[in-house]
Amino acid sequence: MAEAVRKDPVQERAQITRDRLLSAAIRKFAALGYDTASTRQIEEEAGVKRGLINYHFGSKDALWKAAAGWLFERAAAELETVEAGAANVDPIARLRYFVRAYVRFSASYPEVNQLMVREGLDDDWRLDWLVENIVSPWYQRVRAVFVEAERLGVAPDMPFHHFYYVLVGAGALMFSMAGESKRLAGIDPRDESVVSAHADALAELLFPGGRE
Amino acid sequence: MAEAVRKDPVQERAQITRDRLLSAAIRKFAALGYDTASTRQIEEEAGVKRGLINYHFGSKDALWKAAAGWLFERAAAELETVEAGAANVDPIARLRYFVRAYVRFSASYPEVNQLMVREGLDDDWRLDWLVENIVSPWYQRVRAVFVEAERLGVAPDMPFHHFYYVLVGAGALMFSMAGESKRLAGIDPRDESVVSAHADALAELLFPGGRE
DNA sequence: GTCTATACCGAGATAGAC
DNA sequence: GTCTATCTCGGTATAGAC
Repeated sequence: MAEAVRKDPVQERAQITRDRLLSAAIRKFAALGYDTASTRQIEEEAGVKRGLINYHFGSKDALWKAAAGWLFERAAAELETVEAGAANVDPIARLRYFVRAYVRFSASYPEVNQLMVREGLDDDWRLDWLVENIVSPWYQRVRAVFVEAERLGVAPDMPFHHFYYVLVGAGALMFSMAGESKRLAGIDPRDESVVSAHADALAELLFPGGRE
Repeated sequence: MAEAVRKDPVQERAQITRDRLLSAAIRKFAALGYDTASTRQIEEEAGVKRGLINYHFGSKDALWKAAAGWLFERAAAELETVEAGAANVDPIARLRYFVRAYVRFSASYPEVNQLMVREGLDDDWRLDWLVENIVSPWYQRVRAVFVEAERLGVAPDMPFHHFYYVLVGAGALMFSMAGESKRLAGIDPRDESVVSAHADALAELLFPGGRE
């Protein structure tokens, strides 16, 4: 990295091309879905010439995997940082904090959210990739929280698998559906006040007592 | 309708063609999404010759609208029938019944569910159509239930808009994501026992007291 | 009125130019 | 090693056959 300046300017430009393509790919795949987002659109959004996706990544499939990996790497780091903020509070407050952190995270990384929902609907190689690399670890993380809640006697009265989909569905759907929410009620889920209200509401619903 | 038998057999066959196309269109649009589902695939699924979509419906867009209208007409009737089953129980039990009915409905009409989630993500003319024709009436229906819950003093402590997305997200997401659920935990949300457990869990979470 | 052959366009991939 | 002109395929729509 320190020798980037010493690099061949051609190689450097190639690196920029790759980065711009990854970033544009995430935006397009999340906003439009894999099939609807064309490589031509992505190249245009990235501001690079046609054909460069195939040169740098080999195929549209490979670009998707590279872009998804790149996105989730950053997102996972961010989520961990946020969660670390609850180190020194009491155990039950920490559960509520976890729920709020997840809701806030869903709101601030809409691409993560949209990608997960889109591919969760599908049932193909992209779902395989996501489940193996992203969803399974996350599922286990949520399970640990749920087990802790059971130990404390405050877990909602349902099997874990149902809790998982209640949390994810209730916590994230509104932000995936920002357009619908605005059309329905004029409420933009990207507003900070809406995010806060949703986070608090869900935390209180799942682990009551935080508002007393 | 009674004179269908007297009809020109050619016209009768055309009617069959249309019905088969509508049915196939719903399956494909729900399973694959609007863009991924090609008119060729839909015609093949319907078992009709190429070009008949454009003849009978004019365009792929028009087929989508016709198919969506056809689906939701049937679905709305079904949902009303189910809801009518709670006429003679006490008010709070009726709230729980409403939640369970919605969850069961989401599970038994996966096409409705998938279509709503897919198009909710998008932000185009199909979302416009759905919000205007389907989602808005449903939103108002849920609001009436919520207002009734407030009157009874048992509404969850959150503004209605948040309640709406909690209900819909928590109630429906697992069924939209059947493939993910199976890969994650080997649990098939289409199993009757899973549907029941989810319906009960969510009803109890939103309107507690039903299990005492 | 119903259906089918063809047209035309835009997709992703590749072979070849710099 | 990096980029671009070209190819082939599959998409929807239409003009024409029955």
